[in-house]
Amino acid sequence: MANHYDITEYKNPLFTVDSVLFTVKEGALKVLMVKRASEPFAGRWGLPGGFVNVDIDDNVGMTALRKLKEKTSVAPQYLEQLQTYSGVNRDPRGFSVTLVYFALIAEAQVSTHIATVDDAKWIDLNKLTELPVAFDHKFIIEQAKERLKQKALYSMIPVYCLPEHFTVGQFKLVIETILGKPVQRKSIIRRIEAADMFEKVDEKVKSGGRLAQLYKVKPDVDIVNFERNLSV
Amino acid sequence: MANHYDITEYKNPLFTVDSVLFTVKEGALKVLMVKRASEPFAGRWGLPGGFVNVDIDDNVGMTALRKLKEKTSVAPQYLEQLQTYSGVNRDPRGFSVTLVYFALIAEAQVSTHIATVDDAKWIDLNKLTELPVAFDHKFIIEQAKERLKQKALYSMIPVYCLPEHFTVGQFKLVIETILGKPVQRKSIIRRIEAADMFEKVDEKVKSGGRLAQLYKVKPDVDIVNFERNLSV
DNA sequence: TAAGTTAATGTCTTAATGACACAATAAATC
DNA sequence: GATTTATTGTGTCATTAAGACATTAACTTA
Repeated sequence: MANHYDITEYKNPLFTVDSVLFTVKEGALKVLMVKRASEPFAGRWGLPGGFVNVDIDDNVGMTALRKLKEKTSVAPQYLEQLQTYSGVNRDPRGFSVTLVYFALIAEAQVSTHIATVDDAKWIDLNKLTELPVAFDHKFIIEQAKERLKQKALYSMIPVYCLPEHFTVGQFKLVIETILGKPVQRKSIIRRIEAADMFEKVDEKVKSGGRLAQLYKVKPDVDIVNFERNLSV
Repeated sequence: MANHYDITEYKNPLFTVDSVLFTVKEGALKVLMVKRASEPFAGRWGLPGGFVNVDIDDNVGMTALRKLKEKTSVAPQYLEQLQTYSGVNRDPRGFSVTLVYFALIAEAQVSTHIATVDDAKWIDLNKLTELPVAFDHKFIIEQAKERLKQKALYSMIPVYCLPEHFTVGQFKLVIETILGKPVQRKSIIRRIEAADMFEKVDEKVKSGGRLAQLYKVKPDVDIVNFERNLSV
């Protein structure tokens, strides 16, 4: 009766944690992919992730961060759970479950480190079809992209793809890259005002025309969500 | 090298699937709770759920459905993933991960069956504080409730708490119960029109005054999301 | 028949975004 | 140095969907 809840009576499914880390680079939406060194799918490209180490990870969010840091050397600026994917056929080792995180980072923060390793690469989302991808990761990335597009319509999270100081023009470009459609500059400006989560930096920057005002995120503010989507 | 990916080299965390099943009953938002027969937390109330059975579950969604059916005898009308909760301290057996689903059902569909079993009960969300609850399930239910409230602002999912045929007045009441605030009948009607996912039933029903038009969900339509939240 | 109740409609107001003209400011060109 | 061009930022009207609330409709009960 004491071991009525003995866990060994259950075949526990294989549990992993993966992350879809997006950035905007060279005017395109990119996702971080890792060349798999071991089976299954050795040699193919997959999402950064792996098994939980119950001795050092306090929770599965730490697993995601730890695995991302191995590849990028820094923590992403934004991290949230996307979804869990499971099934008996998605991994040749048997029934598997993967919890997928969804993350954003400014390209400038990681470019140097990524460039030094050859098993991690930014993949243009439009060129994903050409890449040999492991598991169901191509499908997962598509779903993550949809989530990102949806969130970009009502939330300020795209700012996490920008450097510390940024202009309205850069913000606009990031949003347009994510959505794949042009948006009104005026709409961005209005939301920057309304969100009250940014402050002007006492500095302007060249941009080919009139000098552009720099902004930065106020310390310790939460991301603001709006009641209404951009309709584009 | 063949067993380089032998899964036994990892201490796999304990993985379970739980569900927060909501309904609206007697003008209040209720959640289905189950009295735990076994340790840990035997005797306390917890969310319906359990371990994956890799032999009969094709994926973890099936696990959630299977466990819910054990308690309600039917499948919920709406089911989506809420989030995964994990940590080394949330279960005395060790590092644990639970994937929590979020589900809705019409009370009429399950009332008779629930009444016959004594280990499952609808708990009024306002009386949750008084109940001895297992694990971090109280916290999880609060998060699920927030998700439901948020979705009720821009989506038609509250309809899944209604019987097959329903009136605008019933729909309004369900939404108001979820949100805890009054909404404009006119707004509901406008959205019912705009969503184009309902059709009028050729029948009206008494309601104390003028007869109320009955509606039902059109076959094979998806839930409609609106671009804008109700602001209430 | 009148009063009360709930349903449905009509319509004015409000709020946030779209669209776009226009002004400001800097670089490049003549 | 004036002119053109590019980009930033502002002003303003149009559009859209929701809020507020009065009005009408249809049924019940006293």
